[in-house]
Amino acid sequence: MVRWEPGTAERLQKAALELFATRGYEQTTAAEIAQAVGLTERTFFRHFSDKREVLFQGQELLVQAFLDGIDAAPAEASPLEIVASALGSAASFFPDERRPHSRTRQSIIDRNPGLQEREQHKLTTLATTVADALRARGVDELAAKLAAESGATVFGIAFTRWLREERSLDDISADVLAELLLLAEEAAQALRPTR
Amino acid sequence: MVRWEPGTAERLQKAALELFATRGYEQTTAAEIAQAVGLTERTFFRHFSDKREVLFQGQELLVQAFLDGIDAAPAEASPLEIVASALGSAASFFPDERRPHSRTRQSIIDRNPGLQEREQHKLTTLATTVADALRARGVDELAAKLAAESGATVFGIAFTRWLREERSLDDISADVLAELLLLAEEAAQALRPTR
DNA sequence: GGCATGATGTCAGTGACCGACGTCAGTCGC
DNA sequence: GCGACTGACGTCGGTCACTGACATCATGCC
Repeated sequence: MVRWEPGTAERLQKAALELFATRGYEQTTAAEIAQAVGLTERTFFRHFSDKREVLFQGQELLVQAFLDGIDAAPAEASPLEIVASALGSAASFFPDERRPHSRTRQSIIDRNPGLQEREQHKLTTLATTVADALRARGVDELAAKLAAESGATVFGIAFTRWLREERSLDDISADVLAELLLLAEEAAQALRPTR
Repeated sequence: MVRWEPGTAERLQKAALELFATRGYEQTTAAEIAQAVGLTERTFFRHFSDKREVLFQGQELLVQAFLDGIDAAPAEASPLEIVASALGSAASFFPDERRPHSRTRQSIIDRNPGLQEREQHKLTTLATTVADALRARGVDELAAKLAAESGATVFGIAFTRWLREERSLDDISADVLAELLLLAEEAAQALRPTR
């Protein structure tokens, strides 16, 4: 017999999601979440630096998926090709079965500005990590930042669509990235001769 | 003789910046900022919805600059061309004289994760607004989002460089955008034939 | 002169978050 | 098999961001 049930953080996250979904984020107290699993508010904040973090902790795995995708890219790949590989790897992190869960989670975030801020911050952190990985492969700093941020943008837009449509995230990501390349080519043709 | 000095919000912002710069953001209380200009904490929160907002209020003008740049773009311009125009307009919002002020402000933000979150949120809001404006000009939704986010990315990177280098923001923005287009072309050549 | 107005002050409260300290079941060295 | 140690938790007290309700009072309009 163990003294404490394992997976405390996970149980807190599950309870939080349910409470947020029914009562609303702001109407739910950190102490209430803790009580729901038989713990104290203080313990809640030992597992999550923030009340918001209860909805975001665990994204290191997504970041790792991006990093794995980068590693999987061939050595001669251009920055955006590497990013494309990372996007593919990240897509496998969201199989279609996960859609319902992601939807309720997202609906909570969409209703609270503070949570949206955190979500965007995580995306930016992701972009920074990706940029670092690109630079480690020898990509120039500016190119690394641009490619990484573009990847984050594509991922963000694709993820939003994945929640609505029924297609796979991988397909959607590819389409969104292709559209970005199209836009850029179009602009390059118009902007370059002007110089 | 007026009962209250005008420009209350501005005075609060100035006092806040000084206190944050010397004492640090977290070590400065909203009540202290208010006291510094002879007001009450309650009044502070009547002018700013947030403690953080004291550093960000006023950015509607930057958004407006982007919007003006969009309006100034010719009707036949492609989405990213319109964005380029918006970037040019936004650049004039940051003349070189403003660099010192921007630098101290940014150093405060860079030292506090919460402020970084807010900054990124503002950038995203800007991108959303730009995307709406693009759509109002008839740009397809996906293209509008991508172009707007790319613009925000370019602006963010260019702004960071502008704080360090001594070149004009306009020049830097143009360079960063050009690099993005280069990256995209490079990737398009590699990715497209693969299909 | 009286009255509406708007910016402010006062007060009392809630909830997020933190530091310090105590508790206690399991683990490890001997 | 005992005592020191550790790690996850509880308790307590406090700070500070933020809010609603209500009072105040110069200004300007009628």
